[in-house]
Amino acid sequence: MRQLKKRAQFLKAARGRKIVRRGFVLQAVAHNEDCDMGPGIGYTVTKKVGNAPQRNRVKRRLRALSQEFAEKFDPKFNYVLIGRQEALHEPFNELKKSLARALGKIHVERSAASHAIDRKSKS
RNA sequence: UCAGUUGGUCGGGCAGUCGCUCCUUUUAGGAGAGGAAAGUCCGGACUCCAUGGAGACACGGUGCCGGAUAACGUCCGGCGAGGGCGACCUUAGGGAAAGUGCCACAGAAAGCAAACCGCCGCGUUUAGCGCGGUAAGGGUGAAAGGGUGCGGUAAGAGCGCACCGCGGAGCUGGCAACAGGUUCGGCAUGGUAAACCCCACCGGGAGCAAAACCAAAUAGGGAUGGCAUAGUACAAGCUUGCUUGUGCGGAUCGGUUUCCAGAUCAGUCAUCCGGGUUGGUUGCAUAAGCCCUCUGGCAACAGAUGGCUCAGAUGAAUGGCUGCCACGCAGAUUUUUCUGCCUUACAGAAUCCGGCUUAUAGACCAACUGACAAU
Repeated sequence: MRQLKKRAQFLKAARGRKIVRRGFVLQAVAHNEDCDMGPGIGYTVTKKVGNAPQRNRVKRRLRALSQEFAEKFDPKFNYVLIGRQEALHEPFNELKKSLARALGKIHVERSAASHAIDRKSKS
């Protein structure tokens, strides 16, 4: 898995599909980069969540969460996980269930999204 | 036992499993957030800016004395003043007879004193008025020109005396701030310097996104305008009027300026157009380092022997989950036990140190003080 590091990559992912869950927001968008490195994942935790230790904790829980679902991510896509305040105290099993459902849903809608991008590029 | 003062320490532990960053001797092993990592308020190290030394001016900071320190507005030990029964605490604490300003309201008067009421004397002759003396009393105020007492006086007053305060001189103790006697003066010097100011001391600016190097890419720019466009002597070379070198001279370089030393320069500045502003390495952790013991010092701290190596990320590692224990909180139960929650409060390194300030659930240790009880 790659980690997203450029601001442009985050801005691009924000224009893709979006699914809001209790602990986090999942964004996904197709990319034209090298697929050998696996899917790209970035994490965003804003100052709204809390002070520095709380933000660190949310980011670490999200990172551990995506580690559990490493094979469920599509190498042709870039993902961004946005942490919310509930991710601080939500039981980890609940977060796992939420991400499993969100991944299943976003993979269904993904095809439609990629069609939209195709249509855009054609026109 | 209760109440309190001061100083200090810690601020979850163990195990399993899956991961992250760095290092090494790479089937593996080791290390991996704090007392404040925070606020960015002071002081430094280091780097760059052509600056360095001396003087003057300006600006800013500090401000009892002595010491510690690389330095400090920090720390330690004293002194003075204030508070507390006490342990102890607080303290922006130089100069008000160098000068200027200010002291609202109230009050007669707020600083070369001053007479509203009152008191006393004299004159006039009668609910009083006029002239003079008087700061003891009343009243106002944050503050009324030393305080208390006795004498003195027409009434009063440092007018005189004693004590206290104040000031001068000198003595003793102390490195000093200062303290304690002695003697003289006879009250002169209201407060305010986090008002100007005076005095003493200190201070160049920007900051690791500093700065250096490597690689890639692009460029080695163009146009317009302003200001300069400089000279001179000597030497060498030849192309014989140019080039190079040296000296004198010129310009620029600190907050301003003078002097001395030094550096840079053949163009420079402004505007517009065009291009670029990416990645990596170093800086970057062996240091004003930490620990034990000893020595000197009341202490801050200094010195010595020995031992240790202790985060190094850069969309930024240092974690997720599970089990047990300890503590705390809540509920049920109400001697006990069970369940749940936080796995704890404040809070996350970003070049590195010394401080300050602010936040902090709770636990522990030591010394000391007061009260009560017992001996």
